[in-house]
Amino acid sequence: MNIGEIARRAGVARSTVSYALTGKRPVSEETRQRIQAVIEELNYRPNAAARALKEGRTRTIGLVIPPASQRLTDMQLGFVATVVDAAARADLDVLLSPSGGEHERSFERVVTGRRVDGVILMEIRLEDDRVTRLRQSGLPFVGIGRTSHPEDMTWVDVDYETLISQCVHHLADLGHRDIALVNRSAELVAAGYGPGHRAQAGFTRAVAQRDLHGVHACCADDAQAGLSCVERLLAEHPELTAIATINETAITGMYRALAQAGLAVPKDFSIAGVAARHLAENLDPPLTSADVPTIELGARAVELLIQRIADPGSPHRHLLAAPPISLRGTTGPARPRA
Amino acid sequence: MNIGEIARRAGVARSTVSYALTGKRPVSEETRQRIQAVIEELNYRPNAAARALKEGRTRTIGLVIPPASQRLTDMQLGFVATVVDAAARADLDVLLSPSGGEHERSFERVVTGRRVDGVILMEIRLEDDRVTRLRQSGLPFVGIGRTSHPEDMTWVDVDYETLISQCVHHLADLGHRDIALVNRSAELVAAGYGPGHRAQAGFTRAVAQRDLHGVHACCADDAQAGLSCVERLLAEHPELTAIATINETAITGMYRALAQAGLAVPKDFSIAGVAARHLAENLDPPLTSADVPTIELGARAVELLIQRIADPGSPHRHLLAAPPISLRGTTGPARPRA
DNA sequence: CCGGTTCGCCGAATCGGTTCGACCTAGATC
DNA sequence: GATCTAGGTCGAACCGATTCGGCGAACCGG
Repeated sequence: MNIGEIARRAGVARSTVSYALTGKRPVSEETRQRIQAVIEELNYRPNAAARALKEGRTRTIGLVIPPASQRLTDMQLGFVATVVDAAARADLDVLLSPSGGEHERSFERVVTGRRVDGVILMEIRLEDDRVTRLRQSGLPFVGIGRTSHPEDMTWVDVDYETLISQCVHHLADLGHRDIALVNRSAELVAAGYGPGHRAQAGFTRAVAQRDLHGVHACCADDAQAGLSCVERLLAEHPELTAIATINETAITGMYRALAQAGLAVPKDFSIAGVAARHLAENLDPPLTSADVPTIELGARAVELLIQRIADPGSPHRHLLAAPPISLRGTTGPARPRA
Repeated sequence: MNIGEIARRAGVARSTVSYALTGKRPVSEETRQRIQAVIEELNYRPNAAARALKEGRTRTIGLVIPPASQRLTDMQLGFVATVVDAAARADLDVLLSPSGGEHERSFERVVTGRRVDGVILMEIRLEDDRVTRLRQSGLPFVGIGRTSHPEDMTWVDVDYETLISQCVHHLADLGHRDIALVNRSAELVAAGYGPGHRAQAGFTRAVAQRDLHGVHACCADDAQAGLSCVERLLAEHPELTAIATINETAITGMYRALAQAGLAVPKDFSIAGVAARHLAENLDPPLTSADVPTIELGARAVELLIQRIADPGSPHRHLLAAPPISLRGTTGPARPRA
């Protein structure tokens, strides 16, 4: 069921079948139809490996995701879904590679075995050796996230620094003066996880600008951790009246801790954050948050990667998203705690 | 940077390099080291396409997921994560293909372009033409889920029928006599979505066995739908005191509807369901549910697929998981509603 | 000293496409 | 009527690996 078989049955040369399929040279209407008929009869489809070998490209992109062991956040899932979707729309397949931990081989295979034409890299650290490896391999890539030297790579990212800063300003406008930032896990931040550091920077900046009192806390990515984190914060800092957070996954736990402490949201305590819209809207009460446009960012990442593959020498482009804060049900005027 | 270049620099034939790498024929220790040195110096990795072409296999498996447009449930995500993980562990890459909707081409490419050695298919309908296509293509595949004729395919699945039946029996044991089943969306059920139908069958059976009064309701996969669905159920069936459900995504909305109706869980109203453990544990109160062992099922699916690829003629195997119900905080003795 | 193994390696064929040069024919141009 | 052009097709080379048959050298027993 290869191109030779088609050619034989249609009574033409293999090259003619190829041209009939690709249209790179004219083929008479009559011949084309004869070939087409045979192809449909045998349900023939060109062998992807053979084509990739000769053409030097695979029509496949790699998507490097965090390892499965650590649960993906709603936002990360949104990225994966839209990347797959956008790629399918462009007739590209997506090869998944869990990087980090024990799966080095997977990343290595994808990067170095010419299995893909380009890579989209998620969960980038400020210093990220995967970026280094990709760079020296010459494979086109786009980051969802960026390193500390973002100039010489192409990326899309969420402007956590600005967004957390805006959250703090919003809370300050409501009269809050003692605000905590609930960050992602301590390990992630220690490992140089970009959003964690940038959120902290934005928090520090805004707190200084408004002359507030800020508390920084790390929190693992699950509801249980959110609960105990906020319990601890409330105990150690009785003056707190508001939280800003980028930790989506822990939010339900944070809600629970506040409820258990007898604090009503937003009457007694306010929360503002950065989250996927879907998540924010489905919380109870719905979260006042900057809604990360995952769909747009994911699609844009694919688009940029396609451009990069087509013209690897083109200048690097960047997209920093800073969506406005959607006021929902979790922020209100400050009220001193009992 | 191909095998010829390595051969040249090492002063041997290309075939020798190949044998040194694969070990399929003996190569002297000295020659092997010389070759190895060149390989490491140039950071050479064999071209995946060329190898796939010659070997006739790609060392890649396809994972067919529901289209991104419909959000994946926690359980589905669990499957994706563990499949990717298990595949990576077996040195297999995973090609993602969103099927359904507008992405027919993606599925077609994966199935028919010999891009993968086998396929794992998720979200299977009772009658599923993707199964038909896979079957006639001769490509090995494993279902996570099964059709209405499950004998002649290999699959792993969750025994929704038994599990929902057990939920009902558990609720009946607690004295509940008026129970609703909250199913997945009406469209999904109408389209012949297996879990929906099997859950309904189990529900009907248990209700009959215990001589109960059962109400069946479909509900879209989001919190908002869960809220309005339960609101409606409470209004139309004031006698209800318990819900059994397989709709993970709608559960938070269901909680909210009960709370708004002034019904405390589990004091005034009980809920039992089938869900990913992670989700059940993180609800407030934690859900009494049969915890679907996604990790085991996903890993097993990969394992079965690998066997099937190795020996396509081997008999079909099946794994039907019926985990026990974990009693958490959402079921208690029946108490007639006001 | 000779026939038979074994070891280590080479050369060539092969997988299934794409692509380039060449050829033939028919119609247009002058 | 000779020359040119364009359309339509063919044959062969090529992409980068794997794999099979075979060949020379070393080694063995008789």
